[in-house]
Amino acid sequence: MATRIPPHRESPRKAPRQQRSRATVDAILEAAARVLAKRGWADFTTNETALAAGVSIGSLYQYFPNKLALAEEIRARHLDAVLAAISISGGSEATATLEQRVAKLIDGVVAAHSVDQELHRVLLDEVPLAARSKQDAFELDYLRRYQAVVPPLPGKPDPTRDDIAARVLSAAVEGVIHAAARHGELDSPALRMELNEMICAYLRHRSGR
Amino acid sequence: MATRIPPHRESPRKAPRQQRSRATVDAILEAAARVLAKRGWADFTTNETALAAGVSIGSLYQYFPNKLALAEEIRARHLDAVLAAISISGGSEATATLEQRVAKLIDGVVAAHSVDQELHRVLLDEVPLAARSKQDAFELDYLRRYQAVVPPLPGKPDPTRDDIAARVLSAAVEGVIHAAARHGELDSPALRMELNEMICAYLRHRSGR
DNA sequence: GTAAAATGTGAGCTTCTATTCACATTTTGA
DNA sequence: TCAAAATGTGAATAGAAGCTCACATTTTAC
Repeated sequence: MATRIPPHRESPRKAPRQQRSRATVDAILEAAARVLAKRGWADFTTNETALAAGVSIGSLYQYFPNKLALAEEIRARHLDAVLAAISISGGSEATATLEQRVAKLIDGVVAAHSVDQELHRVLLDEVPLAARSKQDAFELDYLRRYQAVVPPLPGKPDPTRDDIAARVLSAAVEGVIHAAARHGELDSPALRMELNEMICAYLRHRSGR
Repeated sequence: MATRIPPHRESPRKAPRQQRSRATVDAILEAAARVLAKRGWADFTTNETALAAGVSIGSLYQYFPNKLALAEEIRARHLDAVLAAISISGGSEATATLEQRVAKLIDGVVAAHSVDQELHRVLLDEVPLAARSKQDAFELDYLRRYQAVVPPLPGKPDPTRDDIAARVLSAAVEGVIHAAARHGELDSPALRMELNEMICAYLRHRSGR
């Protein structure tokens, strides 16, 4: 016999305890990511997600209090994947030339945007973000990648200006990569090379020619 | 007595002929822009728009076949405003230094993004675009602004590379400005200066130091 | 073996919203 | 003056989608 007292209703939904339910949650998240990428946030429905996951709508709401929470979990997972993709291109770069280090950075960012491109676009452009904290932590982590290639200005140390430079660089690269992704030109070597030149020219200029 | 045959139903809705109806259409568009900026595309409703405009929902559908058409008309008007904002900073720049010309360009782009910032964000990030043509025409026009500051490469003329450079530049500037807008730092002089340096370093490098 | 907990189900309730339509009011033109 | 065209109205319709809940099935723990 089943429980008499309603087991649900808690707002932070129950965490899966058995293997079976963990698989259910995974199936839901994977299906949700597919549906979200395919339909976009506006046409992303929990019913279609449950159907695609092969579970009932009730099961979905057992683990996710609402549609947005589902999308946010997807975003959290995706941001981890993005950081991982970027981090692969990090490593022992002390000896390489500036061009090579920048090329690695660009490769990393391109790779990060190649992980489920359409999902990436929808998550960034369409899904509203309720919880700032996770996003902020990500951006901080992300920024470090750029700070690593920005040399400190010669003369008096000025961490504030160095920080601004890293943010300008980050935003500029993001802008170029996003535009390229929109036009399906993420793989264009010419574009990548031009971006590389811009960055190197900037960084060289910064370190006093 | 009123018309017996239903006067509506045409998909490209009737154009307003009298002064009265032109005022109605304007009121609808202005209210729609306010509501869209306030609520975002997902919560943008025709009923709230009609209410805010002080007209009945029926009047709204007299001039706009559906919600998207309304948003697209708003976008079209907004893009015109953006181009106008950028164009103001154009003019006789043949004599000015590179820094000054770039500063003008940046001022223009910042001004363009200051025209109803939130509406701008929603239109670009959230509202789906059905009609490419208008958007494409805008982007072409927009790109010209950048081509004007990109000097041709020394040596053999290479319009393709010059074009790529303009697009990289455009996307980079857009990226920086958008990021700044998101963080409420559109007016930061330090950021503007850093962006200016990046662009100038790039352009100088391109024209052979 | 068995009771309790965990998990799964899906019909249907509720809310919301785009859009229509039959009709009323105002303006135009002759 | 007055009929036709233009314009304005808002209750009503239709359909979609988020989410609940009463209950069924499976697993766990003893």
